[in-house]
Amino acid sequence: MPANPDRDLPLRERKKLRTHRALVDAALRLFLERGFDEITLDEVVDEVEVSKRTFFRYFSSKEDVATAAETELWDAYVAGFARTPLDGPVLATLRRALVSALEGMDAEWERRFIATRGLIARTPALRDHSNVCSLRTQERLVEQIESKLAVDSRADVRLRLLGELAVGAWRCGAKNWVRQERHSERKGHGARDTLVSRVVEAFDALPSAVVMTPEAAEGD
Amino acid sequence: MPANPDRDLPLRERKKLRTHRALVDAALRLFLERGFDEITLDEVVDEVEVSKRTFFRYFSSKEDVATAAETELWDAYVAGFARTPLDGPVLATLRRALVSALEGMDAEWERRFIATRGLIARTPALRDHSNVCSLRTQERLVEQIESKLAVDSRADVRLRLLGELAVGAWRCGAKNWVRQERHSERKGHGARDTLVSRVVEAFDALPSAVVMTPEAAEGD
DNA sequence: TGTAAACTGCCACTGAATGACATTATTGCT
DNA sequence: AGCAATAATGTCATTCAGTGGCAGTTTACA
Repeated sequence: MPANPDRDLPLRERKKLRTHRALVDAALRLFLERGFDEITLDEVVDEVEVSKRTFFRYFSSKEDVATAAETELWDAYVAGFARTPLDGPVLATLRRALVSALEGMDAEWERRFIATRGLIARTPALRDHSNVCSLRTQERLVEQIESKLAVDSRADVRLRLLGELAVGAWRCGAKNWVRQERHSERKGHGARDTLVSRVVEAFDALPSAVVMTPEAAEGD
Repeated sequence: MPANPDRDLPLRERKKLRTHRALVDAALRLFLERGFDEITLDEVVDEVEVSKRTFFRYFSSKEDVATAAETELWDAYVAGFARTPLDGPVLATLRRALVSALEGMDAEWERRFIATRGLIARTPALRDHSNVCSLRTQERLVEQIESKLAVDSRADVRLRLLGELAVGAWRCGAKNWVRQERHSERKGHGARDTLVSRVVEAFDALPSAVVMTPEAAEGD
């Protein structure tokens, strides 16, 4: 349990991080045990011994707490991309930053993330929420691209398309990864590597997808 | 008021279409007058003189009724694409089918659609819902591509990428169209043409976006 | 005409989500 | 160390989207 926040933080901040973490963990555990739709927020907050009002001070919705692991990844991605200068193909930079974010997350996150994606895959409301969050991330990336290039995405639609391409590649790669994991007994070690591979594969397939014809389709 | 459904339909079907239409129209009118979040479903159903229980037999959510015009477009797109044989670049077929769907919708739909997009643009919950619907449409397109090509999208990630590219282009083009319309006094005639142009522009920019470098960015 | 199926409405209820305001805990300064 | 200010939390009432169960009404068909 990595509840050892930065000792330099004031007590208030430390307590907030603890509560946030406790809510995320309790929620994920309960949702995994009995299903997202079968657990009420009252049950979650009872576990952590906080009020529901407090819950909503930390999370904007029930779906938010359930998909916290993904949010952490998006935050890392956007922060990493912000720190990366643009040189060479923009899409390659977007790809590199995403891979870097994925590889930089710790092992505890990985366990939570894998469990979260499984939960998302079998819960329609969470699938929708996950998609919404990915699109919001696109928007943040586009804003950064606009800023880095000093160009408005209305003037050049390619800037907005880059957001679609990057996060779209993630959606495709992650989707295929989940579907593959569902058929695999290897639920632990190596799953992240496989996810990275699938995402990279999707990025790399973009140029070909753009010009693909029916004859180019591989038989199954 | 195009409430003249097919005379060949049984009375039951005709009444259902009428109720569906009435709910869509009342909801959109009220939402536009006072804002999506300010109108309750009780107000909407009172206008149409049906029960809320009936409302939920027609629509799965409040957001659903608000974005009906978009749903109609997606349905037309998917149906049109289903009827279109794949030849030449797949993306070009996807593009053609979308343009064809857009141009095939009638003038009454166009008015509703423009109003709906304006409402979506200023309502966060509807923006999210609209995005979710577009992603669901992607899924339907991918399923059709899989079927047409007799290939599983897990075996070839490009199939899923094609869905992202097509509907992603829509999102980019439509987004820029809405932002442009917001600054334009021409709210009526010609708006659809402009939307088509922006969407086509986005499709056409995909090959360039994939390889774009910072030096290739246009100044504003 | 009568019956079955489809459709609608009533009603109670649930649970996510919110606003107002009181209470408690922490911080920073003297 | 004490205190005032600030931040965080909890209580409580409420709203409203959404659902299930079941009775009543309408339509279709033999």
